[in-house]
Amino acid sequence: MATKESVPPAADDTRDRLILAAEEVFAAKGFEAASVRDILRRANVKNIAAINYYFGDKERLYIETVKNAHTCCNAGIPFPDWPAGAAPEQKLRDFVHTMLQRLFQPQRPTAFQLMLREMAFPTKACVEVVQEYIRPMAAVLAGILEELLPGLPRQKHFLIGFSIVGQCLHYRQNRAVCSLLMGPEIFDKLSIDMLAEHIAEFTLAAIQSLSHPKAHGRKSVGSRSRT
Amino acid sequence: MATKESVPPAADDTRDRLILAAEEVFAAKGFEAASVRDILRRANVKNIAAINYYFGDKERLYIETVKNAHTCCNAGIPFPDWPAGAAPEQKLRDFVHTMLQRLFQPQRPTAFQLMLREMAFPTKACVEVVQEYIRPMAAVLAGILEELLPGLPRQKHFLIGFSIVGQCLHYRQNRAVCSLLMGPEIFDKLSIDMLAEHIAEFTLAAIQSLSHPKAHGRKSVGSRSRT
DNA sequence: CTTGACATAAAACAACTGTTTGATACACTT
DNA sequence: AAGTGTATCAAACAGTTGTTTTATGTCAAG
Repeated sequence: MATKESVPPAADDTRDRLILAAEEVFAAKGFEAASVRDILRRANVKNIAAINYYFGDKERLYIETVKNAHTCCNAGIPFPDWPAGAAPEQKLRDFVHTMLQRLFQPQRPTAFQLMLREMAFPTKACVEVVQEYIRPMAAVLAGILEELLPGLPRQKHFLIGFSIVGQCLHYRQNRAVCSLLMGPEIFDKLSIDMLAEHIAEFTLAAIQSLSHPKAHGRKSVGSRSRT
Repeated sequence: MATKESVPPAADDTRDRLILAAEEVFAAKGFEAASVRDILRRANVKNIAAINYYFGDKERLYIETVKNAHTCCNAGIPFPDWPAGAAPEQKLRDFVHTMLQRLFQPQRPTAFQLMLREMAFPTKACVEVVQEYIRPMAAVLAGILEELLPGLPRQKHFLIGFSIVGQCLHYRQNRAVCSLLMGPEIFDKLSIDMLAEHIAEFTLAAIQSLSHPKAHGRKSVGSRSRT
């Protein structure tokens, strides 16, 4: 009985609404704990069969949702396009700052949390997240490290890279623990700028020392080694 | 009609079996996605009402399981009890090595994974995990840092501490991502000793530079700041 | 108008969710 | 011997799970 006004249901309008709603629910509760009826409700879709109609089943919806999420995240906060001769130290500072911004001020928080969940508890969709979202960031960082420490073996670059992103991710992935340890009133006062400065200076200090290898103590050995 | 042989069901034998089985299931699937019937099955308990009988409800079982898990983890891999005059640099190396061992060779893997899950997606039980398991480790690390960098403000000690454990945790919490980035054949070759050496030397290099503040580049400013 | 494709809708599916109930067995004290 | 408290068990509770089925509507092409 609808008049002409009732627009032709905008093609995959409901399909898109489903993906957006699924992003929220999957990000909050994970794949298994999320329920399709909850997703349908949040998408204002009355048709209980809609998910199976558009995506086949719940898992295919999840994968589509993750794919959509990381393309969104990528567009959000780009790295600066440094001028040709930019100092690699400053590039590293900017990298850390950008990374922390992506972690703490993502333009689509639920999309980002979904990716974090995929990193911590990987499913089939994890490979795509790494390929589309993580690897480009890793390439940028690898370039900066190559400038800072030219000629270092590839594996060492990976280790240093992990040291950097590990420092950044910790505040996000173990947010609750950090807050409980420091006390919430102190933790909440930490700003992105403050964290970025600490991590960048900490890292640059390490890199500087490593690039002038002037033995600052006995190496390794690991005292009470067991393998 | 059972003969005398059938031992009196060993008091809370089934109760203990339930907690162990719950540890497995909760660690693997999380609280919501885990099902009590699955737990009962793995515990070889036919009584469907057993969980409600012993623990009241599923959530109380979960909390008991987490409590049990971190007491188990604590006993596992202790820190060395350093002699009085031990060098703080070596203490830090040992700390990192012990931490990585706890991460990658826990004596009760499922118990440990349950705690990792609690850190990443905290529930009511997280506070206890921090209090019983995390805080003691943080105290050890804080003591070492106080020796290495005496007189530094408390907050700075926290930041450096987070930089250290962040590096360690990254390999565990984002294991899949690391493996995909490096390539599994390389990632799997990484040993605890190798990682511990890298992280300890990286950190000591940073600390050494920070303790001799001889300005190694302009500070902070963050190029294209947006708050 | 008819045909066929697309989209929505409601009802029903069997399987599973956490929890409760009532009955039964056993070991203990009175 | 009777009673008490503890433990097990099977059955059933009401509700939710993902998915399928059937029916109804809307649209453009033949």
